[in-house]
Amino acid sequence: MSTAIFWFRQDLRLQDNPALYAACHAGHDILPIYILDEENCDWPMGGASKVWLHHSLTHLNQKLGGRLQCFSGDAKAILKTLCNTHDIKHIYWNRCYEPWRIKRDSAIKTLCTEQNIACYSDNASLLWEPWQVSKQDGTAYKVFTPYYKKGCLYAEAPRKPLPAPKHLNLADLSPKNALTIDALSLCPTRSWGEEIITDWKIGEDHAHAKLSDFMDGGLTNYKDGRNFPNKANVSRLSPHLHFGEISPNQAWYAAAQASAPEQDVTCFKSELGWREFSYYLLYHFPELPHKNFQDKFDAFPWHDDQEYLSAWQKGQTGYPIIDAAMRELYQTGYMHNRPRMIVGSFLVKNLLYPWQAGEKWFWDCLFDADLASNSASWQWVAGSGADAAPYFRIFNPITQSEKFDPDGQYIKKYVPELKHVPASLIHKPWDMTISEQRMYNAVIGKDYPAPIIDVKETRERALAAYSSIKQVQD
DNA sequence: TGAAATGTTGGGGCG
DNA sequence: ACGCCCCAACATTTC
Repeated sequence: MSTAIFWFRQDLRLQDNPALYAACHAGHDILPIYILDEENCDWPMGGASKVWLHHSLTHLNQKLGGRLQCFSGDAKAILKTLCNTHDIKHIYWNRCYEPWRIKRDSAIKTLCTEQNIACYSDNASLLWEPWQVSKQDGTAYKVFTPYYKKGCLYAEAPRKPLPAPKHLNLADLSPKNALTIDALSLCPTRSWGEEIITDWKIGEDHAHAKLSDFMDGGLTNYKDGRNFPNKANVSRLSPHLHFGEISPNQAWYAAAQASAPEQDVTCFKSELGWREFSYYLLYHFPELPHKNFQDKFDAFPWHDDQEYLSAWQKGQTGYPIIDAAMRELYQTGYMHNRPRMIVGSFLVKNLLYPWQAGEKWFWDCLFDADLASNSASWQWVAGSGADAAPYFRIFNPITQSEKFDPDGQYIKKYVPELKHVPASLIHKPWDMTISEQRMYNAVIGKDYPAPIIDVKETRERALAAYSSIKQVQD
């Protein structure tokens, strides 16, 4: 029986894993490996992502009977050594789409071809491959709706989920330089790493439990309820999807078969569509993570003065909805989508920071930090992206708070200083009289910060900044 | 997947 | 009864 390497990457699961399925089906004994490759990587994983990865690998390793072999370093060198030492002629993996990984993986394929090693790659992460969707003229879509409706929905239906391989025969090999998961040093000694995971159950089995709970509950009324950060109408699957503990195909078909109203199902599927669109944009515009998609934004007068950045990061801006959201992010490794848009607008438009500053902070703090989604979404918020929110669409954090957290429950959950403040006053606590502030144990400037900026003034400043670039040719 | 400014309409108070 | 004003409530436009 020949041995094949199965290289786990962003597909930390056994079910619906096409390359793993193919390897087993071909009759190979499998040597399952994971490589932490920070040598080829120009976007090293953030702190939260590493913590998640640690636990996800642990879960996967348990499912593999403790036989997962971990390595750290240059993937090309590690694979070469493994193949040479153990006389392995087959490597299987599922594709990744980050520019650095595409570059690295194609170099590995070239090397393998030279060495007479067969490489098999498949698609485990996307419903539609980015190169299979294009306009009539062959160029890439830049607008979501036609991309999704004409490009995706008219194309072949996504692959139906595969079962786990029937026979997973693990090779009886113990490579010399293999490391334990602990030795990858993914978990900081800081207590932060311990605390942020308390809300989460990590790994393939828990991802499925969450999907199934969502299908039975939150999907009904998803279309409207998903806007309310204190409602259970979002799936919170994003970190599981990012690490491939569950596939978009599994989510897609689960929704399609769910008994929820059609508009909710359609809306959920289109959110998976936005994820696809982000990957599509990153594939066709590999500079998306650092360069304005719209060139005219290169001349935008950002204020990169660091003055307010740390107040935003720590949730000390004096705007309760912003502070609740930023603290949710830091404390739980996650932020609901609605407040992501609100805090994004606040950073980029009210504070005039370049979107890259927000991208970087989210990258470090989010469990679901994903190069494609994070870059595409920050550019969307900033107005510089593909099919972006127009720059002049500036969120008012007070209005948004009143609309989407009317009873202030989300605010109170993460901003305990305001827990005694009644809902009618919680969205703009600085309007409380001194006696109200004392009565509710929330003295502004003492118990809770005064607003660091005025939204009306900064809105006008942002519009003026925008008008300075709108004449510039694209 | 906004918000604010501006425009329009229609009911009620009032002389 | 009528015109006038006020001003919600809604619609449209602008950024």
